[in-house]
Amino acid sequence: MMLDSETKAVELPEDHGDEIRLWLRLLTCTTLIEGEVRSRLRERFDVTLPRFDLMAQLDKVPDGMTLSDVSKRMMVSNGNVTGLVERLVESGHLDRRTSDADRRVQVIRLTKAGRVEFRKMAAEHELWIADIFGDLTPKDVRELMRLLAKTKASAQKSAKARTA
Amino acid sequence: MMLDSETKAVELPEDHGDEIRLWLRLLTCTTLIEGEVRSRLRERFDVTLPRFDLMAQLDKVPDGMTLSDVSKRMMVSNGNVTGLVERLVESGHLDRRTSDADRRVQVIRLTKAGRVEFRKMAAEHELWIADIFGDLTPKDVRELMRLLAKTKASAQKSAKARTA
DNA sequence: GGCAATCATTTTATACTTAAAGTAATTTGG
DNA sequence: CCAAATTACTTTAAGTATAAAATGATTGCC
Repeated sequence: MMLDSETKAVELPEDHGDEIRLWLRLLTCTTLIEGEVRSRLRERFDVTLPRFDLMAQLDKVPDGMTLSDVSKRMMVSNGNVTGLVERLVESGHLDRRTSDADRRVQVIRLTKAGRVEFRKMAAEHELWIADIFGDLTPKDVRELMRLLAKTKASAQKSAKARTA
Repeated sequence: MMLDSETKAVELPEDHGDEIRLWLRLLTCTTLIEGEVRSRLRERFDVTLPRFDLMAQLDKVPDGMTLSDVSKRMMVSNGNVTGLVERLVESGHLDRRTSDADRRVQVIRLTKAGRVEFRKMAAEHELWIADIFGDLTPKDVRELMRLLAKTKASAQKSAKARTA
């Protein structure tokens, strides 16, 4: 007959409490660490996290990237990047020029001064992160990396299914 | 002589690449999921994530909480809560009254309508989260919970050490 | 060649967020 | 009891963030 198992799916909602708790814990961890990094950046270098993040993207490449690239990598909106870049050009950290090949495109790079300053911040930042994760064993770190990779893939799949 | 091991700590910086990569992955996962939840909340209920989160805090208690309580639980600033509550009272989701015992204190609660609406949103939200984490096995979930608890403790210890 | 579609970026409107300073109420130590 | 410290909240200024519409440039296709 299969009546029970057939009706179960529609009539008895499953309990997803574990997943909800997992999500909240993930969010708590990130918020906690992000807040800590934000405080230290402000305290030590008087810089905001978004600016640091943007400079970090640019430090990875020697010849600069387009605003769209930055936007995708940082997973933020285009308009957001426009404003951030504006202020960083203003303060002399970034250099921006229109592409020769395509005049819609703006290529931004770290200025020499910007790169020097970023490197200084990044070196300390690395120590902070090491300290924040200091109680995890190398095995913990590996295991977390693996599980978060799986989580990321699962979330991307779910997002893709919705958009499709 | 111990010269090598003595100088090592100061002269040779350790490599913390693994921790940095772990942090970036953690951040990516959270941003991805947060963005997905944000999109769905807007699409489906035309509500923002902060509003949903605030209502979620209030749904847990029958008799309301103070703004400070909410601020602590949500890990956001006081001023932030002030503005959020203002808009939610405006829209009829929240009820706010000054405490009899202490006139500095504002107690906020979900209105009946607010609670009904929140419960509806929460029910769908639970399904979204379940779907987003859908590819994780129960064992994965348990293991992640354990490792994130350890991460949280480590981060809190580090933050406390800085502030102290 | 020219027009439609696409693409990169900017603009706009609104909302969220923080840090820091300010206001008002309560508690505490003398 | 009263001044000082603390507490709860609000306000302010600056910055961050999104979605959606607008602008300007390029590409594809007939």
